[in-house]
Amino acid sequence: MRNEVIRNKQGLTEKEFLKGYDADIYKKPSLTVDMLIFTVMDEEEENYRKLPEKTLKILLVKRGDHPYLGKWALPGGFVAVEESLDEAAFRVLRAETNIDDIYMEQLYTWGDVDRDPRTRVISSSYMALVDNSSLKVKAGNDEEDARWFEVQYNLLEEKKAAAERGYIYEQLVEIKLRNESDELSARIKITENPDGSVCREIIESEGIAFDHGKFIQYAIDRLRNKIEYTNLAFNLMPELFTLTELQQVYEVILGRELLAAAFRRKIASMVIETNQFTKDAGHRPSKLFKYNSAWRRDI
Amino acid sequence: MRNEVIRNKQGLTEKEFLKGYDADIYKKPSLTVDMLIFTVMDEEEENYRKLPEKTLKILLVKRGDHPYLGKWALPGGFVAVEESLDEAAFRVLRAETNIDDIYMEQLYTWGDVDRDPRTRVISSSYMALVDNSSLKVKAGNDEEDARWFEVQYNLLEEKKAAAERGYIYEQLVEIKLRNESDELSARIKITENPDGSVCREIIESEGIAFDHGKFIQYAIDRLRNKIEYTNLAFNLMPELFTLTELQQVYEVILGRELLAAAFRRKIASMVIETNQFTKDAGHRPSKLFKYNSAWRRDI
DNA sequence: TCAATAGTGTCTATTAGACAGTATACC
DNA sequence: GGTATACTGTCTAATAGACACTATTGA
Repeated sequence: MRNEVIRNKQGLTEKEFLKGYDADIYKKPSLTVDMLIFTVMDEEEENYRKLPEKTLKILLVKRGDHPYLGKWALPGGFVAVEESLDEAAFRVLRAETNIDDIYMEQLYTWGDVDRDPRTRVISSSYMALVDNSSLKVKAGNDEEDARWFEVQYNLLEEKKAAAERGYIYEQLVEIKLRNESDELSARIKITENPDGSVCREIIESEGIAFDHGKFIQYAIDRLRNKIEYTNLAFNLMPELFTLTELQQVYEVILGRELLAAAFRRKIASMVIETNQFTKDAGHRPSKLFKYNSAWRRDI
Repeated sequence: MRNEVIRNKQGLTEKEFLKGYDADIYKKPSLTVDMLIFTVMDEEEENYRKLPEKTLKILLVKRGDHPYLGKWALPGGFVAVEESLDEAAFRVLRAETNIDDIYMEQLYTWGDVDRDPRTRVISSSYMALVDNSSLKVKAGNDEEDARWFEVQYNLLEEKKAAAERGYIYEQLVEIKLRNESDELSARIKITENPDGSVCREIIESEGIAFDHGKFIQYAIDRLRNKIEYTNLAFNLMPELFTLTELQQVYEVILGRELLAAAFRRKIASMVIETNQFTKDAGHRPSKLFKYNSAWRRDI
């Protein structure tokens, strides 16, 4: 519908205008994507009767160059001019994992002026959820050291303070990331203003590069929120699973215990029972379920 | 905690590395912010007894140059290197409105390669909510023609189709934007994949510049979602309001009628009654309420 | 046998939806 | 008085939380 013969104030047609357009007269920020790749893994359990505990893991990459040399960062990369933002995210994801059909979602775009000491860099964060059983992280690709870290989310402090037109709510959250060899942490202050808008600020960061601690806190917030009303959790599950395993995944993301009876009622319509069972469990076997792909939240 | 004496593989310290860093060796996309400024206004009502209807409005700007010359676009601007993303959004917002303390929230960053015919432009969209009574849109600033458009959101079609691993849900949504003089529209196809990820695609766009139709559809989605569990609606209300007015705001955003009794129960804890009443209404006066600034959703 | 998990039944409290019914100014 | 809105009471259905109780395996 755009009419090519319309002329602007300089008397140019659109064709002429576009030909003369110079995108580089102003200095531009650089743009990156950073991936938050989550999975859930079983921890070793020595007692043959007990079920293994599940933990939430995130994939981090050890920085091999300045800045933050030796610190751990989210896998990421610069966005090229010939690829879309989503394509850039997929490219980064493929560089780290061997799977193609991975759940991916854009989270937030971080634009503080000083967030990267090299130059002005704005970063769009994406979250990916992968099923650990079908996953193989590409080890040592382009000399990178990629490792899974156990994620812990601790609410350290909650504050409510009177302000001009209402109350300001502040949370101090600690993110702990653990490995066999490393323990990283970040403290993030989350401020909720009277109008409902939210700000995040890094108070302290140990071993985590850039402002990536904020990214992780934000992602967990989103995970916790979306798991309640979407099928998101099933992206972390294998083809067949027990309801207890599914409940454990919910619990490890939400950071609290759930009651089995209520949980089973709630997710009943999202799963289909098979006639297979777990074996050699040291206790009563458990029925295996699969995702009910026809499920959809009612609106 | 970053140690300046660590050297990278080229033997450079961080200082030396940063000195030699050239951010411009690769071509970069440009970055803009686009603002979705919403308000709710009363429509004229000739019957003295009847309450005026409320409508959701969005502020658009008539493009004065190529591309999309003469079409209507969201107010926006390029992000400069010395300002943060939020600062850029505030700058754009201040250019259009006279208010300082406006609710603003980042929505989504749009990164399709061909979304701007000038050059590669990635756009972060922000939503702002303003109370119509305290608002004055800056008219004719830098020769811009800024106007309010009534927003309508119509679900035209819903489809569920079997796919490889589950079902694909498709929605066809029509956005209609109306003015005394103009009527614009866009059709957006929203695809929800089996894993829960969502894609948006513009099918048709009449009078709306760029891919801004998608931005508007996304923003309304977010509005509808967040109004259910946050205090967001009160950013659209004046200091004092009746519960019927508040309900009308909820209805115009949600696009459906609500039952008064249930609505009042639901928002009871979010408001404080005053001892003032409406007057000259042609019917029973209504008690005026104000926002309960101590309200917070329980977690 | 028993440790540990699997799975169900049911009571209670809370909340959303529906709708009838009463109240009240202003023309 | 009549119109249009303001506001409340209550029945019902659906849902979440709590918890007790039964079931079942492998060592």
